[in-house]
Amino acid sequence: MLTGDIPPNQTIYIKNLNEKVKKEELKRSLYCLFSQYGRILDVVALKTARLRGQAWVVFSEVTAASNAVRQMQGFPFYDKPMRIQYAKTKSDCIAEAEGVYDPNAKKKKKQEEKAERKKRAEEAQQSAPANGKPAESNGGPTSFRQGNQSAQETVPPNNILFIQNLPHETTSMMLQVLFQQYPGFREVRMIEAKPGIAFVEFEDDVQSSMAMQALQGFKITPQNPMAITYAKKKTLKPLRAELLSRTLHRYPHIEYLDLTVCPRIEDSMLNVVSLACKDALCSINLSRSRKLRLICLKWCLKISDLGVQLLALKCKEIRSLDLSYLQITEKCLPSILQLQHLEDLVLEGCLGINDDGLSTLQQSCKSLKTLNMSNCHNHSHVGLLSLINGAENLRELTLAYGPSVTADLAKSLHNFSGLHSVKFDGCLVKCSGIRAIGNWPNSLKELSFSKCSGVTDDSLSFLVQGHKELRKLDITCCRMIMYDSVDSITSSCCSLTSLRMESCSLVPKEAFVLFGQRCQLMEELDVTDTKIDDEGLKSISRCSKLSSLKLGICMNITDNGLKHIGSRCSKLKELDLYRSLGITDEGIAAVTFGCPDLEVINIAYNDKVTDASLISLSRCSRLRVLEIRGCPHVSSKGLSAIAVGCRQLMVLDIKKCFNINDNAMLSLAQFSQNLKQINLSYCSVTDVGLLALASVNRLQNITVLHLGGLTPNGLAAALLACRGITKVKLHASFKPLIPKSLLGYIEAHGCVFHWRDKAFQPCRF
DNA sequence: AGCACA
Repeated sequence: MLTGDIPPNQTIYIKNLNEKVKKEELKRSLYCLFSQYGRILDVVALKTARLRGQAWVVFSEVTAASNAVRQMQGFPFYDKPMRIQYAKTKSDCIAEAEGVYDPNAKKKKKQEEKAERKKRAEEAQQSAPANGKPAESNGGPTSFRQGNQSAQETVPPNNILFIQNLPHETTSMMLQVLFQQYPGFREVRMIEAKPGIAFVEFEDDVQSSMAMQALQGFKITPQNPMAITYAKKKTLKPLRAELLSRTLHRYPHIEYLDLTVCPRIEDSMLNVVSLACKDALCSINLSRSRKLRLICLKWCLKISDLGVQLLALKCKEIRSLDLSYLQITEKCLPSILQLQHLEDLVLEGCLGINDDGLSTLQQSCKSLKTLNMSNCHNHSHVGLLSLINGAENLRELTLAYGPSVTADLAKSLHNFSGLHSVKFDGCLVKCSGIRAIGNWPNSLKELSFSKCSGVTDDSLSFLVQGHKELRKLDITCCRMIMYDSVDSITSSCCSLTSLRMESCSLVPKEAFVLFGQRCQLMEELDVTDTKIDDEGLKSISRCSKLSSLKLGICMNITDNGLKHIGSRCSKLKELDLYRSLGITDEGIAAVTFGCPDLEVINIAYNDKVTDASLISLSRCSRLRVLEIRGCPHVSSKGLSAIAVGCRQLMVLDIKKCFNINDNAMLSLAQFSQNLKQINLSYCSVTDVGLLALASVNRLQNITVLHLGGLTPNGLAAALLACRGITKVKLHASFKPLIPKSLLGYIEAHGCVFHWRDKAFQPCRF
C-alpha cells in the first residue's frame, strides 16, 4: 500500500522534494498545489541536514489529505516526483487547536528521540511509494472559487489567461505548479516590472477555460484571491490575410494589426478588418501594400489631414477612397486630387470642407468618375466647382442633404457632358434649379429627388423633357406632384426602368395607367402609399420585365389587380403588399402561380390572409424573405408548408402571428437550414420551439420580445445552443433573470444583446 | 533516505 502502515492523518508527509528550492518558495508552491484538495492550515518545511527535501502539509480534514496522498502521488514537482504519505504524528497546530498541545512535554520527548535515533539509525524503514499519475482536474478547490466574474464578461475565450491580484512575491514557478495540473498547459509569463499579474498560456481555449474554472479565486495568500480572465489579444501579426475573415471576429480587442508579412493584401481583406475590429483598432501596418486600390476610412475619426496625405503619398494606386465623416479640411485635398487613378471619392459629412478651402485648390483630377459630397453643408456650388474642376470623366455626383439645388448649382454642372447620375436626396429644391437641370445638354440616366421639398409638377415636367434617356428616377415623397408629372415622365422617358414614387399621394389613380402604356421596360416600380388601383395594376402588368413591385399601403388595389400582375409579370422577384388591406388569399395565389421566381414578399398586417396564402407561397422555391408580421389568421400549418417548400428562406418576420406555435418552429428546424434572421415577438412559441430553432446552423439574428411561453431558462438553453448567433433582441425584463456569467459567455462568442423595454401591445385585431 | 513544527 502506498501509505505503508501509517494510519490516515490530516497532515501529509512529502519527500523527494527538490532541495534547491528556497524554503519560502517551496512552502508557497506546496500550498498552491495542494489547496485543490481542501483548506490548508499549515505547511512546514525545514532546510536542516536531516529535514531538507521533505515537507508537511496540514489539511483541515483527513479526507482532503487522503485525496492528496492518492492523487498527487508521483506528481513531478520542480522536476522530481513527489513521494507522499500520511504524517506519522499529529501536527502541532492541530494539537494546539484541540487543546492538547504541551510544548514542555514535547521538548522532553524530542531529546529522548534524538538519543534513540543514533541507535536506530539503520533500522529506519520507509516503504517506497509507488508511481502515480498527476491529478486530473476532478474536483477543484470549490470553496476558493470567488473570482471576479464581471471582468471576463466580454472578453472572448483565449488560450492565454490573464491572472490578476497575485501577491507580489509570486514566482512563475509557483504559478506553473498551480496551472500545470491542467491539461494543455504551456507556460507562465510574468513581467518583472509589473508584479501582481501574469499570463498563463494553454494549447487552446478549451483547456485554458478548464484551468480558469478550477482556479478562479484561488488564494495564494488569504488576502489574494486570484482573478482570472481570458487575456485580451492586443496585437496580431497574421501570416495569411485571407484567413482573417474567419478568425478576426474572435479578437475584438485588437489594437494593432500588423499586415507587413502578408504578401497580398487586397481591399476586401481590409473591409473584413474594419468590420471585425470596430472600436479597439488603433493602428494598422500595411507597409508591404502599396497597391491598395480601395480604401475606406469612413468614421475613422482620429484620422485627419496628415494621415490622408500620407496615405495618398504612399498608395498611388488608389482607385476608390472613402473619407466620410473625417475631420479633414482642404489641406489634404491637393494630395488626393493628385492621385492619378482616383475614380471614386466619398467626402460624405466632411464638414471641415468649405468654400474657402476649396477655392485654393489648384489641382484637377481627370480620372475622377464619382463624387459623393452628401451631408456636406459648408460649401456652395462655387467650392464644388473648384473640386471637380477638370474632372472631365465625372459620371456620378451625389449631393444629398447638402446645399439647395439652385439655378447656380445646376448651371455650374452644365458642361459636365459625361454626367450620368445626379442625386439630390433630401435637398431643398428651387424650381429654377430644376429647370436649369432640364437645360443640360446631355441626358442623365439616373436622377434622384427623393425626399426633396420644392419639386413641383411644372418644374419636374420641364426637367424630364430634357432628359429623355433617363433610366432611373426617384421622386419618393415629392408630395406636390400630380398627374402632369407622371404624364411628362412617361411620355418623355420611355426607357425608364426604375421609378420610385412612394408617398406621391396627390397623383390620381388615372395616372398609373400611363406606365403600362408608355414605359414597358420598367423593372422596378415603387408606388407605396399612392392611389394606384386595379386598373393601374392591369396596365403595369404589360411591363413584362417587372422584377420589383412595391404596393404597400395601397388601399385601392384588390385581388383582381394582383391577378393581372400574376398573369403577365413572370419575372417578378420582389412584391411588397404591406398593409394593402384589399388583398386576400386569392390574389396571393394568383401571384405565386404566375411569378414562380418570387424571392421577397411582404404581406404584413393583412387580416384577410390565411394559411392558404402561405401554402400557395410554398410553391416559390426561391423565396428568401417572408414578412407576415401581424397576420392574425396564419398558423403553424401554413408556415410549416413554407418551411418544406422554401428551402432558401433566410429572413422571416412572424411578429404578432399569434397562431404560430412550436410546431412551426419544429418544421423550420427540420427544413429551413438557410434561415439567418427571425422575428418571433408575440407568437405562441415556447422554450421548446426556440430550442428547436437553435439547431438551424445559420441562424444569426433573433428577436424574441413578449413571448408568453418563454422562460429565462428556456431562453438561456436556446441561446447556448445557437452557435452562430450574433444578434439577439430581448425584453429588458429578462436581463436580471439570466445569469450574468452566461450572458458573458454568449457575448464572448460574438453575440450582441439588444435589450428593449417596450411595453406589451395588446392585439390590434 | 530522511517524520517536524525557527
